[in-house]
Amino acid sequence: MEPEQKRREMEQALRTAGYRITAQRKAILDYLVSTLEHPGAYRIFEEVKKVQPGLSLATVYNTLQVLTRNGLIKMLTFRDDNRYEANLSFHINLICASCGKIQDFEAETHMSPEEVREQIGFEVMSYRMEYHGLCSECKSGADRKGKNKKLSSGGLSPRKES
Amino acid sequence: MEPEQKRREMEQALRTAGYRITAQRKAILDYLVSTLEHPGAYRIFEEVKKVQPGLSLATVYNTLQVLTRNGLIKMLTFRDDNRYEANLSFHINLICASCGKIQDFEAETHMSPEEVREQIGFEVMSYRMEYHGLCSECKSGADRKGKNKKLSSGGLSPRKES
DNA sequence: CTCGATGCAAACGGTTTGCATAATC
DNA sequence: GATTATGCAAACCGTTTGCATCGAG
Repeated sequence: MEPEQKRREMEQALRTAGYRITAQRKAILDYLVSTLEHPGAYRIFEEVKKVQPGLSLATVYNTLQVLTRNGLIKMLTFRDDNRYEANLSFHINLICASCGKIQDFEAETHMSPEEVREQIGFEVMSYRMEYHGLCSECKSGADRKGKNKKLSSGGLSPRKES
Repeated sequence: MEPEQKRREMEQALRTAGYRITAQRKAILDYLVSTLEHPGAYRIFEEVKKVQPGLSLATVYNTLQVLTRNGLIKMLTFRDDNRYEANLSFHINLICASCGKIQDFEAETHMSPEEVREQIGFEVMSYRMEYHGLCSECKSGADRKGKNKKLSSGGLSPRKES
């Protein structure tokens, strides 16, 4: 789906849910649907500020909360900061413990939400699927240096954006 | 594996890595390998304090950090507090958005770490697999009341332990 | 015109840190 | 005996909140 269209759908969903469409929210949506970056709140703040100079961090948090609570985006919690993604199609996030980059990876899985419900009565409404490790760039970098750098936090959170 | 044996293996791993085995750490390990609860730091503090009255929260955090960084336990980050689990075998966590309970669910998946590496060069070292939704108890409870309670955070974090 | 959203700054709370003391190896 | 771990309290920092003002509907 084109970003443009997706943003309009999200706006419509917000309107329908009784929220107002402000310039700030438009701009935040614009950025979220156009990036593959899985940005954190502060990164979103920085980027959207380029378009909406008056923007405050509180507004970013407010909007992210609204979007998350209404299922329009997904929040990925980490030790250092949380990341957000607008890609709601089923995929696995590949999270590099070295550079913090997150890439999406479409994949099948045997245990679909339907199967889980049928087998044990757990009603799946959302999911989180991640592999933590080294992206191909960081892997070859580590190989070249011949280092065995210890991964922070057992690879459970991406490195803090600097 | 029996908890007793598992605890000793973890102790050995710590010793080998150059860490000292204190009464506090022993007690924390004891608790972690014996529970299915996926407790948060504070819960661990409360529980282990029953056995080690002098225990401080800082020690709990210190130990959890050591264990996590050495891959002996897994940290699951959430908005409100983080949870820890000693079960490192491949499984999916079923997280109830209503009561916050987390249960393990062994499941197959098509995309094994090996396949990920082969297909796109991402070197998997760890993973996180979750389904968020309603456990069977909460589901039937909601049905009985006929309510349509809105899920906080889009079901992305378990409810805070109260 | 009304009520929700924004921006600012202060408050919050889980986690980390500094340091003197205690305990492991 | 040397060095790491503990406990206490203060610091940290991402996120939330209170409130006066602004602006969408």
